[in-house]
Amino acid sequence: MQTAKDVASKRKRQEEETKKLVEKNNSYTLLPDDDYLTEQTSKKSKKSKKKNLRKKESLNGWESDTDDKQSNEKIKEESEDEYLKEENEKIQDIIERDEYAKRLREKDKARTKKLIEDRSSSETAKRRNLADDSEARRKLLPEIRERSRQIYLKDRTDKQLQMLELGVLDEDLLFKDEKLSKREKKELEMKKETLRLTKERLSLSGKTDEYSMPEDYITEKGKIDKKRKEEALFQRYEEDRDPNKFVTDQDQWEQTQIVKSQLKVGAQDRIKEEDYSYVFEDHAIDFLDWDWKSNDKEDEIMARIDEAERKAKTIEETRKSLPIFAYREELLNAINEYQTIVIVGETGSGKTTQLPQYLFEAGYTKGGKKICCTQPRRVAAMSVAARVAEEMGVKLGYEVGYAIRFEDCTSDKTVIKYMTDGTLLREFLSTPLLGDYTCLMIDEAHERTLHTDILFGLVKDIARVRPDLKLLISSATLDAQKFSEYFDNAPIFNIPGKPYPVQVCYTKAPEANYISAAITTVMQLHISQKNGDILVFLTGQDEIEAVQESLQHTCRVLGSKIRELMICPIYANLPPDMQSKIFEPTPPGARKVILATNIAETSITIDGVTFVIDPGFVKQNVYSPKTRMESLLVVPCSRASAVQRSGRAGRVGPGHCFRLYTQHAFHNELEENTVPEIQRTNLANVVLTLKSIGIHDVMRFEFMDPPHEQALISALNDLYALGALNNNGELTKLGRRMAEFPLDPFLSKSIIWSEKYNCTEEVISIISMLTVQSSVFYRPKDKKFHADKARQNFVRPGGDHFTLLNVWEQWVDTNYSMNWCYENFVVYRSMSRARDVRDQLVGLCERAEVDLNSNPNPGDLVPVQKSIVSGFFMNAAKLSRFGESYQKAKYGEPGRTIHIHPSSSLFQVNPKWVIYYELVLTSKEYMRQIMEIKPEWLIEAAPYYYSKSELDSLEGKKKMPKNNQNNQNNQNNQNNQNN
DNA sequence: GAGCACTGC
Repeated sequence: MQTAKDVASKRKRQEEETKKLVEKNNSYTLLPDDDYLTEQTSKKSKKSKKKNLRKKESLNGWESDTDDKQSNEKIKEESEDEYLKEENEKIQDIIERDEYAKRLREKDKARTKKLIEDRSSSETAKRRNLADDSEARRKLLPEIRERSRQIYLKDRTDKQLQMLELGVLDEDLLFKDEKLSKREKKELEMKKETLRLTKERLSLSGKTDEYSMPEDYITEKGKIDKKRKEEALFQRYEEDRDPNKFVTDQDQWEQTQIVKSQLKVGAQDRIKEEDYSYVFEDHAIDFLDWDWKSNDKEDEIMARIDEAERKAKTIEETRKSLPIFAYREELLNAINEYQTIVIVGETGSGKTTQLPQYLFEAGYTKGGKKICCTQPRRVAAMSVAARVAEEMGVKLGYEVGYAIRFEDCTSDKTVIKYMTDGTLLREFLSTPLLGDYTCLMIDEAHERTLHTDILFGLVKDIARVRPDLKLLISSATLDAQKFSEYFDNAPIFNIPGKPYPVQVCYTKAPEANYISAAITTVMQLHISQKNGDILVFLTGQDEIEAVQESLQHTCRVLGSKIRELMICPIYANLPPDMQSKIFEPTPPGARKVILATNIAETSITIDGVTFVIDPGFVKQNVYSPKTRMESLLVVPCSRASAVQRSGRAGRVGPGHCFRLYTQHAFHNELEENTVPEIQRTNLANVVLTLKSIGIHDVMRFEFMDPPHEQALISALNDLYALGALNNNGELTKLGRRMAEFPLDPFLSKSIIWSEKYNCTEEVISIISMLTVQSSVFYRPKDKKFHADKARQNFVRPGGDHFTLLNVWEQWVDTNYSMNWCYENFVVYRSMSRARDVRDQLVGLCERAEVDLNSNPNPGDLVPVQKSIVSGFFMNAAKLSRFGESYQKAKYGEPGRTIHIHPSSSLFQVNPKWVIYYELVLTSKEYMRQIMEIKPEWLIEAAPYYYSKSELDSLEGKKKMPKNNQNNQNNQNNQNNQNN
């Protein structure tokens, strides 16, 4: 593999050579820099080379067979001309590409680091801008007027109401003894009535029938509003028992059932509590080494006291009390001696917060250099940075900062920088050697996220050219040896943590139904154990809702005979206020049961959990490069994952974990580790990123666990078909521009081509909405009808893309209103996210030199449709003869039967030709986000991919010649040169 | 007439 530096210098040399070549204009030698250009990246490029050779061979053969030398010469000349033309175009593209790269570098240089100065609140900044910008002032004026008018009106209402109230009081007081005339009496009554009605109306507002999500503590920019968050966290959740509330039949029926179940007739009342504790005895699940009667939990209380004491310590004392502190000198010595070390430490050992500080104290940031620490999650990067800033006594964003997508909270003073792994990956694009950093710490390496895995390869590579760079790979125990081997036997450093012991219990026999087994175990625990919350791992929203219902039902049946059970569901799509319920303290005497997805395995930690119930399953997304289809399947989780889950029971004291499978199954049926993400995802974007960083031979990139060859080849094929790579597997100018966007290559190509059709504004709106597509429409169980109706109102002809565009445009027209979202069953959080994505894309368009144009004739859908087709032409499908299902045109497995997802606006509309955004396997093979197209557009977008005869034969017009079937492999990649 | 685990750029 070549280093970025090599590539850069080679590129420069090559640039000069190509210029010379163009001047010569008719040489057969491609480019003199042989090892750069002949480096073959894909089988595809090999094939195309071979194809050229074969052409020549056959020409020669023909020559010897016939005497018609003249025509032979002519053909030869023609083919040579064509060959020359192709080569020239390729050279031209390479020149353009390099010029573009140069411009980008200049842009990067010009982009000065943010200065700390302008960190004042946005309000003051706005005001300051207003002071010296009359244009902005004029623009903002109507908004300000509108707001002040609203404030005025509200004030007036309040005042009038007050007056009215005082008036009524006065009259009551002053004239209570006097006899009033009939008219006077009536007047007073009317006043009283008005007052009552007004008050009632005011108290009603905010309790309307439409659903409303309580305040999100994450502000529009993704920042956490501390005050609002505290409110959300510490507010006790109360169910709204307003009798006026919208109630479904189901709710009413349930209410009556509850009342009925509480009715006690005759002697029933005499049943004593103990009798109930045996209810589950018959169906109790047997666990090894566990007796349901044992329930002493005194040490847990001691542990809580410990915890409280720890919290009371000062920052300095806390830092010194962390397990890592004892190893400070040893660690620094090791880092000094070795370039790479692997650090193993349990959570709570303090490695994430302390190590960067130690490095800082040891002087690794002298000369304006930085220390970088990556995290797999945004929240982690933000909160750890805040913690470290506090410990160092500096303001967040100054010496200690963080960088995540949409938010760069660093400055030129920053020396310790926390960031998400994806952000560091993007930094490789502009500075391939990461010259600003002296130390890189890759934290939570054991999670093996897609980005972490790519970082491993890149970081290992640049460490060879930068002996001064220190690498710290930090992980939980499991994989340490593997990491060490990968990094050329780097030393392993162990930091013991102090987790509490967790007793693990297996079932004696396999459980047929893990859902009911989980429910039974929860109730058993609730009845037999004194204290401690319960955490249950389930696979998805459906299961969580089912278990929740069942538990509620059981509790109702048992009524007051058992203690209160507080049931808290948690999954990523749950509205934020419902999520915060899990952090509320458990009321005395009650017990909390948390029903969680995998989110509780890594992303969220809940204190107070002493019992974990693990059925041993996960829902996992798997991508098949062969069929180009994703499927979301429930599979057994890995041993590593099971260990991680059980660890969640020992955070505040000794705990217990109940695995709903046998010990034998644990050792023999579960995989050791979860398959790393890189082996089960579409790699098109990964390959594009690597290519643009300068990693030419992706097939030989040092992945820790290499993805399947087929997956890489498919990705290369897709990029080639899109025109991002040329015959030699090199990045084209189009490819280089595409890499600027943090999007799937299909999407970035659509953006770049939309410039040609003058509709970039519309296309980036659609694409921003597509990135949040799955969660735009809110559909609560009990208001399906209303939600579907609201959704139906957004439907526009042309397909789902235009429906999404319509939602976006209407939302913009309401000035990004939150209320509008609530009224229309649209998820505000998703819309804000789409807005963030869109803002970022607008910025990147400028960088990638894409002009932002708006469709001059909004009624004309064709330009937008053609832009989308330019990126998604591979995802075309044609209505089958019987008009029920569709057939794939070409991509993946041509002719395969697929269906329109029932949530699509084109469901049962069945246009003849469609393209889809994604293909997912659930109960059937469904296309999601579908747009109507004309087959001619496919040829227009990719003439080298589709032939007229091919499409005709799909239409049933002509029979397809047999030898055309595989012409995907001999396509002529003309479109590269057009961009 | 069907369902979307979790991240991240």
